[in-house]
Amino acid sequence: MLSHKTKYALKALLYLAQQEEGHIARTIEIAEGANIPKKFLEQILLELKRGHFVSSKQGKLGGYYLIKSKNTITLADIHRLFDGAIALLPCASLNFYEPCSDCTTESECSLRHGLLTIRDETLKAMQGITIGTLIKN
Amino acid sequence: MLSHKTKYALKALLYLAQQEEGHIARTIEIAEGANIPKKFLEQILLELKRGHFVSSKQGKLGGYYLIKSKNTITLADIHRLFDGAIALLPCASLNFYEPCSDCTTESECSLRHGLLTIRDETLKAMQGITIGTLIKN
DNA sequence: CATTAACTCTACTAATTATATAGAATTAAT
DNA sequence: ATTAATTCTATATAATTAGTAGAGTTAATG
Repeated sequence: MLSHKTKYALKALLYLAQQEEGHIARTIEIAEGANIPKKFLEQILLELKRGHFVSSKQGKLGGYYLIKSKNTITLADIHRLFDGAIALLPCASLNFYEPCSDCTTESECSLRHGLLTIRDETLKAMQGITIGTLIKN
Repeated sequence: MLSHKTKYALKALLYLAQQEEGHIARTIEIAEGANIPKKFLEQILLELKRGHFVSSKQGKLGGYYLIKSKNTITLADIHRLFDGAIALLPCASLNFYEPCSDCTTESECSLRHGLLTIRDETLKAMQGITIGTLIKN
């Protein structure tokens, strides 16, 4: 399941992607438009900024705006930024790999191979969903 | 990601599936064989029993054994028993459906449609992995 | 029928993570 | 100087996860 943070991030990106070109949206505007707690959204927008999905203008008349095309921001990207690995175990992860502490005695984790399959399929599906496709439906 | 509980459940089932026909495995035996904290495993085995994946024999010489074919126990089944929904949001779930509290104002949740696609693909993949296929690799 | 060794059940604890909230600092427009 | 926005760090609270404790129940065995 997605954390609220990831869900809110997606909704914030959807909001931004639906504004007209050049519009700078204030946090409070996004919060009210997408029904997200404002102070929580502040943190989320900062993380989206550090992740290079949005940028901001400071000071009065400041706010946030997309800096990537809505068709290139995938569900996989946002999941990884906020919820981390897409794989079901760290040992099956591409971007967040860690060996299992409880599998060292076996030659290899008995679950890993099957979970690699799942990861590949899920990742492919998640890379097929973008902010753009979410808006279209 | 899978919780430890789900991971341990899978490892316990793998252990049981690899015993010879008719063998009854004690909790301590499974715990040591699969490197799972024993008291935690007790709870997990009880849940697997309530889920009708295993059965038990009580008293001295008692223990646990599989009551479903290893090829019919899927990753999706075990995920649902311990970690719940496979979908990324409750509103996109088949078995754990709940409406989103923060989407009531919109005609429908803007994320739901895309997440239904993900759920379908992930579910199909997870139904393709069984205890049997995990043993084979 | 007492002993032993197993599962069963409920409650509890500890640690971690998720979900925020508070408030001061910084930035920039007017 | 004022106003209104982002930025940053710390804190608070709640929920979940992970694991432990211990008493109760069941059944084999001598």
